[in-house]
Amino acid sequence: MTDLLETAKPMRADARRNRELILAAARELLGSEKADAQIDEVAARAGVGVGTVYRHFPDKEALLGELVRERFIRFNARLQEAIEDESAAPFDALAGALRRNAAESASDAATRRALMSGSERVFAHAEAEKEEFLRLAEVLVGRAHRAGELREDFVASDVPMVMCGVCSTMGKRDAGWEWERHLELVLRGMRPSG
Amino acid sequence: MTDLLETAKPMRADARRNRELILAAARELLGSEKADAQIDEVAARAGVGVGTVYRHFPDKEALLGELVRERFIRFNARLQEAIEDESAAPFDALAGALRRNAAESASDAATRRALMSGSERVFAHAEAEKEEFLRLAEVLVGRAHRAGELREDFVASDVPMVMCGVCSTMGKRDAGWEWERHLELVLRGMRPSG
DNA sequence: ACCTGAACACCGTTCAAGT
DNA sequence: ACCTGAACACCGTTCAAGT
Repeated sequence: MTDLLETAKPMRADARRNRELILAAARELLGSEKADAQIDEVAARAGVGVGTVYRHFPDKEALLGELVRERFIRFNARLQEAIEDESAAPFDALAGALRRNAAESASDAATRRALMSGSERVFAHAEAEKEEFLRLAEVLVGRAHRAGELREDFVASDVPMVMCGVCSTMGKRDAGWEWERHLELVLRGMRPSG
Repeated sequence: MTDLLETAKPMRADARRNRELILAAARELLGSEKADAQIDEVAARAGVGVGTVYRHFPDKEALLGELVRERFIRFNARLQEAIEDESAAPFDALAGALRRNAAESASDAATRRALMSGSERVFAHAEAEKEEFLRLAEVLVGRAHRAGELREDFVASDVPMVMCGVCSTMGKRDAGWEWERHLELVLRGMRPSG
């Protein structure tokens, strides 16, 4: 587990620690039950004053945006690994990365909610990482196409689209919604129609 | 377009009219741009006082819940039509209903947001309609299974699951997300793997 | 340089007065 | 019976004072 954040100017040690505590508190609180936790609660759980939360994140959406950004950094790492894995067939490399990314999303309800909020303001924080995601997806999709292993009309931007679809159905096991099956069904649909 | 609401006790004409005005205002405001419109704005657009909104809907989630409930009533009508259509092959009947329901959802951003909110409180308002949806889906899924036209592991509760997935990706054409293609891909994935 | 938390502003909700 | 909108409560955000 390496550092996710490369900040331009190094923060004072206590500030850096507070920042991490705030993000951890947000992930825990927003993840379990309390989808609508207040900033005051996040601050309390992190053991800092509200003002400190606002010093690190200009508003609530910036805080959620950082969760999304860090998630994309991890998504991209999985895609990069798939690109570097020479042993797998192109489609399997792509499918494997999607399975791993889905599994990670499944265990991070807070970020999923932030992703699903659909707020442009939240996503704006992760713009660069989103673009990088598309670049990486392009490589994997291109390879699968050249190998004839992917539906012809499937494009790189369909990768985040179908992943968004699968993530939107996570956390509803009590309704019989099994995202693993959902994902497999989508992967099956991605194969060539021949 | 018949009446969607069968209220037990008929309302006074002005109250009934206000109720419809409020729902229409909510659909318009919450649909376009303003996902976070206040109740005051909804009331203003409907031409009533805030108190009137709260007289008809105990809280904001009840208002959103009613949008969801009405949407499910329409969903169910499409499924019922598919059940009664003897001319189509079982899978095509199911697929046709899903295409029509998706198209209707696509043009109702307000309800989609309410559906996606994932709030249990919002969904509680449409419990009966959700159960009816599952009963109808069961019929169509059962027929398609018996005709050998559906993936063996596909179950009735997968219908709302995949529809939720497709709906979660609507309204993002600027990112290249085409829900029609998403739906076709999912429908393709639903076919038997043989 | 960063932290704190009381104070402020905004929006969901209530309720006393009106028709 | 139903409607109105000022008043209240809650939570996101600010900022003066502290370390």
